Amino acid sequence: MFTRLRAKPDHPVLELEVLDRWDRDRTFQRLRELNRGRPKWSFIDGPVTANKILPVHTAWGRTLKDVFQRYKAMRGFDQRYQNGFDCQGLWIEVGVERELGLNSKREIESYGLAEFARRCREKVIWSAGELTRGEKRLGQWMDWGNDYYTFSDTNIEYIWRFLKLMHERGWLYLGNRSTEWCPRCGTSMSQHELSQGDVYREKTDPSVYVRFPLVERPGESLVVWTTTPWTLPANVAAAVKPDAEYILREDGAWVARARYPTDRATRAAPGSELVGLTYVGPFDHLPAAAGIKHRVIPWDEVSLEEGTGIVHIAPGAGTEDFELSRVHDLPVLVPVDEAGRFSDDYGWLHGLGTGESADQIVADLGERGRLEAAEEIVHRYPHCWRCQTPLIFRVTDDWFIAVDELRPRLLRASATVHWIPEYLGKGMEDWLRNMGDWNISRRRYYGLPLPFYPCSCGRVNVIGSKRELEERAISGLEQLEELHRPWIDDVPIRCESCGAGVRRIKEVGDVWLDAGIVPFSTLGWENPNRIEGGYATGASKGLSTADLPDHEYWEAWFPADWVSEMREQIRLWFYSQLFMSVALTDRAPFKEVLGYEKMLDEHGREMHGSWGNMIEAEDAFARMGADVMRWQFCSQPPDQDLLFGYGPGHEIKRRLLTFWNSVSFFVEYANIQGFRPDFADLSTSARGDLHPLDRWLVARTGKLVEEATAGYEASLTVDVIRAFDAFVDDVSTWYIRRSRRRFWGGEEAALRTLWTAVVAGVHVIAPIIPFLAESLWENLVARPCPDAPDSVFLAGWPRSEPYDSALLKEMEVARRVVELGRRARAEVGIKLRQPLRRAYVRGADGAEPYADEIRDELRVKDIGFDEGPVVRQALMPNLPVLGPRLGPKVADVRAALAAGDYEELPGGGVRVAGVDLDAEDVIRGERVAVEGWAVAAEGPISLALDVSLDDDLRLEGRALDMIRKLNDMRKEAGLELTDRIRVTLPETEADLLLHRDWIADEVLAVSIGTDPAAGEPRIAPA
RNA sequence: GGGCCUGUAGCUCAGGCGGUUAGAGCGCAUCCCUGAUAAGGAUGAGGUCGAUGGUUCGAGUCCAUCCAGGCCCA
Repeated sequence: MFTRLRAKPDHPVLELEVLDRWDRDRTFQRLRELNRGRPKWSFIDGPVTANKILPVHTAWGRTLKDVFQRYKAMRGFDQRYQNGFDCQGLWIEVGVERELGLNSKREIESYGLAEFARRCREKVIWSAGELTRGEKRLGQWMDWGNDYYTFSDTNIEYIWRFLKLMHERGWLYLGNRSTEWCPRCGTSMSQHELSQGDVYREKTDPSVYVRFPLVERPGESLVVWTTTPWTLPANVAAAVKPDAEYILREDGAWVARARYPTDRATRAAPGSELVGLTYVGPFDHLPAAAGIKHRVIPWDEVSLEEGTGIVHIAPGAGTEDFELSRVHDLPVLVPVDEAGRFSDDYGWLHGLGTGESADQIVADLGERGRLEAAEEIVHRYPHCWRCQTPLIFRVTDDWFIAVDELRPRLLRASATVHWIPEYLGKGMEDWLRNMGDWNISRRRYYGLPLPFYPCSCGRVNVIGSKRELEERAISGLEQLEELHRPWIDDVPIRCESCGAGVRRIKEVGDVWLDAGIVPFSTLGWENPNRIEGGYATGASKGLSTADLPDHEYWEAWFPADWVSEMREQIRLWFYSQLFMSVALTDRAPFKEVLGYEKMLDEHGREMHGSWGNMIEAEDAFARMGADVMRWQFCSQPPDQDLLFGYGPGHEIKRRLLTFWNSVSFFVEYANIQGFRPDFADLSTSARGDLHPLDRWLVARTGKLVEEATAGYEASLTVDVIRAFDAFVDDVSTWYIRRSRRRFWGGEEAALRTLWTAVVAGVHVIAPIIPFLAESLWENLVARPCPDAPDSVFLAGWPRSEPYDSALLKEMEVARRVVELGRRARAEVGIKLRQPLRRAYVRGADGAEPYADEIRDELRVKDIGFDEGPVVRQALMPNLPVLGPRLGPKVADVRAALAAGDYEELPGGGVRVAGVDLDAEDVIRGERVAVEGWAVAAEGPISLALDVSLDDDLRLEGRALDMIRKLNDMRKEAGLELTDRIRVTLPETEADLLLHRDWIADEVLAVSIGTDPAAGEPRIAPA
């Protein structure tokens, strides 16, 4: 017996049951054991930042990873299933800082770095637990507990080794450049951070015009424009556009003509004439600027769209300014410290912030007669994504890895990767060609400690491992609980050149080093021996039991066959992995990449907590269920944004319900009949005496398996979903609809065929909706078949067998005929319950074997193929043949054929528009049409329906009406499908007794009688 | 400014290699079915395929330019 299905699946309840069963039956462990030692499929999980609970957009990525791991496991591949967490960096610090109510680096430092680090670790542990809980609920199968944590000493050591190698190759250097800087956070912003949506927002700033008096030309001055007065004390130069025209106004001010076209000029000169002049700086009296020689420099990029056409240059406070300082060898004044406050060589400005200094600077310039004008401006300006503080530009010392030598090799490696969608490869190529040296240092606390120990002797010591640190340490090892600040900062080492004691730089590393090293650190690259628990080191002690494998293992699992992350990882994880991998091995770390776009809400808007349209994974699990979420993720073409929400979820539920109902239908009749499935039927070709519809379903199922398999192989779940959807539609609206009667009769072949079909459906969709699939597998296969695997995931993958595609095509035509018949009936308004005498069909090639189906479906007594009067012969040119042959003449031929202006030739050809055509040059669209009949036609197929009624037909129609009415009454009376009844008809319906047996059969009546007293039909249990 | 992607029905999207009347789901309208029934199904309305030009016998499809939106880089 199969378990009867409830009216609708309750996804959350069903899913929790399946999770329990997987747990109890150790299904995943057994799957891994089954595949152990078989061919490998290597997947590497990109670490999820452990600072949050599971968000739905992360659930998208986790789903795709799970789907393909499940699919590959069903195909028998051995896999690693290692999950990873990203545990360091600003993202982690942000949350902790907020929770602790800290608001600056100074506050963090006074809070205490050791305690801060412990809090960060706690945050990671909390988040790792939450994420794992959510991902398990999502159905993800991972080797939970053997996770990698990027803050483990092991991971850190691998990065150290990498950095040491970079140093040995001479690619590591301490450089400086100007970056966007948050004075509150005290660190620079990466390009990635700046590209977030709400970074640029409106801000009101001073708009100041300042005079720079020219030394060589008394009475004349340059006028520059700025919205950041705080940068003026750092001014060293003024830039003009050499080929632009400048004018000297009557008031002695030089400006660009284009900016002041109507001003009266006493002189005009090209910008090039001004180049080389020197001027008095705005704050030469302050110590910092003393002795600076201010020059006019040429710059083609000077804008004539705003300002004065003369640009104030402060290389310590602007990116382009800084670049210019390199070209023109200008001094670099960095006016403010990490917190954005003026340093002490700026005199009275000392200690002032960039914002609060503005008014005083403007006032001071005014008093000294240097101010041309001071206004206000509202413009878009970058702000810190986390604290909304306006960003400033600041030149800082940062550590870089030079990329130029590596660039061609990176491009070569990227070209070996199969990128899905293809444009990801272009994106990577574009990025690789344009990116600058990798800035790897961050002035923060809870991150990878950069192992750089620059000595005053000039030697930069780079430590490559914890052991090396221990060997060279002078002191402090006893307090080194893990490789993090503050502990690591208290381990000075001896310089390898001069023997002096040196301390580590304070900076930590870019988080993308942490993630990029993963293909090496987790697979044991160059690790001589396996180390038990080797990943449970440092901060991850006690969190993971993962071993550190040996080099042989790395050889076996590197590179990854497949990785998948969202598209922005091109510049992040895909990049850092590629970079490190090419640097270490000259190979790409992955063979195939599946990327995907953004998640938006169901109306296409960004999801924001404050907009109320954010969906929490937890809510989604409870309200729509994990299967529905997974389906939604998987039905998305990866090159388009995903519009996620409960609305689409509802639609998916209804589609799943169609499949559910099909299974339910099967279960009802299988139980009535006592049908016992044979597991062997799933792997052998169909047996027994098959009805044409059964043979069709067998072929249709073969097509499903082929299409779904192709979808998975192409990493395109959307293709799998489309194939499954179409299959479900065919099974439900054609096979079951057409075969109902055979199920009522308990036909074994029908039950068996439908069983194999729905089981195949369950089988191929299992990776996408594992819960529903597993639950149905248990009901349909595992319980009734003693020799079957107890989980669909232990059942391997269905074989793709050749199927009868000609049969599928024929049935397609038959269904088109039915469609035409329905259209014809609808047009004349004769309902399907009224039987009709006859139909003629023409042009339905291959449909004749299915005449019975068509007749039943259209409720006609008789059907004739290629019979009946032909009203006209519409001839169409066979364009693919005639086009190339006739050229422009084809238009004439087409018109003449359409007009019926042609002459038949012997042999089936025609003469038209002066050309003789062979039979195969034209397509004959013959149409049947009989006077007084209903007709419908589409393409080459046409149908005519005899709509005349006689008494016999009318009586049959009434009998059908009665059958329907009686069955309605059965339903209302709450009878089971097998209950028998007695029927009493009113005397007025006595003529229906002519069809007594038929009606009795249809309504399961043991007797049908009439009663003069009955005004309405009555039924009673037999 | 450069690069990538997208533009097809009210909405979300399909439309190998150019080929005759451009499809699906949802929504809408009308209806059918009533032994999957708090389900199921059919029919219909709705589209100058972003615009223009070109190649071609023939363009949603190929090419060029432009417009709009998104993303990335500068």
